[in-house]
Amino acid sequence: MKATVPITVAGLKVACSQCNLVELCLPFGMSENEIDRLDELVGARRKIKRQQHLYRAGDPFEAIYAIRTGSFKTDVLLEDGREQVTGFQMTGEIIGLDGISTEQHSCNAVALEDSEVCVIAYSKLEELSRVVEGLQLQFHKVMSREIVRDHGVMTLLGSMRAEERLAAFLLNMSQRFTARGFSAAEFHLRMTREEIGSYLGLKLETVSRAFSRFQEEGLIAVQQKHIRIIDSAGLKKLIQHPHRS
Amino acid sequence: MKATVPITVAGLKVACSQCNLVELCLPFGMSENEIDRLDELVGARRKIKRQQHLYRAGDPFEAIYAIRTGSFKTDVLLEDGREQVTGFQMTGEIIGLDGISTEQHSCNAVALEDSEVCVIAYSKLEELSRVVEGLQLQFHKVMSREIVRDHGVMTLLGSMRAEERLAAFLLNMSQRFTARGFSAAEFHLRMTREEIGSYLGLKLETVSRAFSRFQEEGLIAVQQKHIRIIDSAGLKKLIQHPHRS
DNA sequence: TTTTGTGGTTGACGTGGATCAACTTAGCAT
DNA sequence: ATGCTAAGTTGATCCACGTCAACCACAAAA
Repeated sequence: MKATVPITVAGLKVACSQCNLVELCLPFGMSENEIDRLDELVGARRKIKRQQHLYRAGDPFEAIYAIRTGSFKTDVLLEDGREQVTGFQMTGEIIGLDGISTEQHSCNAVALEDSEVCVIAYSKLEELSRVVEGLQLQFHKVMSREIVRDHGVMTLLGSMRAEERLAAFLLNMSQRFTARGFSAAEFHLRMTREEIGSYLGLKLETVSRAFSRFQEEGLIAVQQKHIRIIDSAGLKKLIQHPHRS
Repeated sequence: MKATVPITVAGLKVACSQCNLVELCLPFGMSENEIDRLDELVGARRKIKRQQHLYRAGDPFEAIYAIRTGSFKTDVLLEDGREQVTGFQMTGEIIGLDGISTEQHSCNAVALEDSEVCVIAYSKLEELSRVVEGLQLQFHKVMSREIVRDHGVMTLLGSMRAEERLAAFLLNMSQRFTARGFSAAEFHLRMTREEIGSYLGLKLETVSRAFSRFQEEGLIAVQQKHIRIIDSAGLKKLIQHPHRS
């Protein structure tokens, strides 16, 4: 423990206009003018340690969250104990939208690593988006994007085979890392094989085998959670051509 | 062709306040006062014949639609021709939300029977929901509900076996028919086995066999598209207990 | 250093659902 | 009625993925 005065959350000026995630996050597409007005929207930041919940299914819904650092998974669990991961979220992405409909969260959000989120009180968001047109539009787009993303996952789960699913997953991760200024070809997965499997509707063994197979075929190099994509065109081809043994 | 003056869409007073679907549709939860103000929102109605498209993937996004009569399916098709049904929509449900994110529709909406929709121009919706608070909230809830529904489908596709999926599907249909004042136990499906299969991530043969099996077990009575649910508790049990052969 | 635990890999085997194919039924036009 | 077509059923076979089980790798604790 140091004896210096800690930097408190309250002491920090939290401002979207200062944040380097603007072009990924809620303010994307808004004018500078409009973004300045957002600064009253983000009340506080909240730190979540690895494996801790940001919220749980059943929690009353009060806010949505913009991820500032780190990453999360969301999952729902069925009565019988089966768990299904419904998504992985990275910096700049908005999490918690599921809670609006019933005013209770319908899934769990768990940090995959030590993370920090901006807390956006829903009541304030409603209020402000009545006045700031750009905010209204962007918020609607964020929700709509989530719907489109979910349809993509449904397609994946409903009509792709194991290796296609994993290839799609890897390309998606790569693309999202790129958007964040990281390498498209080399990255570190924050989730376990089991979590990937749950997301893709597969067992961890199947995920592991598919990774190994991709490696044998020279498409990627895997070492535990570290992935290097060698032949992204090859991965893309896998998705388009339904299975060529 | 009759020689009488046709009843034009323009001639009909289109009003949410008059509509018997209020408690299922966008106005749900809004005050009478607020609902009256919606009447300017619904510009026109549009009739769609069975098998015709309400919109197609790629169409510019201009409006969302509230289903007045009939029903629809939405689907996306992959490059290689595979098709995935992402949802079935009934009266009172809102369709077209996927278009907001990119200002282009990302899926196709096809009428399963002769149907009619209320056209809600998105620009007007934005405008009005800035002034009518209840509308803003309801619209957000509709979008959020769609996200939660999609998570449900992901769970179904990711972690349920064929018979569980079909049982869940039947119970969901039953529940939605009930909400519309129809029998919970007896209804007519508007979609083919292939469409059900596509939605559930199964082949039509598997759907057909599962129907037959449910019938043998005395859970339902099937005759083509006509379904009678005999033992809905039995169906529920099927979902909760992961497979007991 | 050894120990312990969690996550990952790999192999052998079984099975649920896909595939292929034949047949039936219902609806519709003639 | 009769023929035609799209939708549905059912059977036989196959295979992708799940299951079960052994083993390995790495990280944190002792």
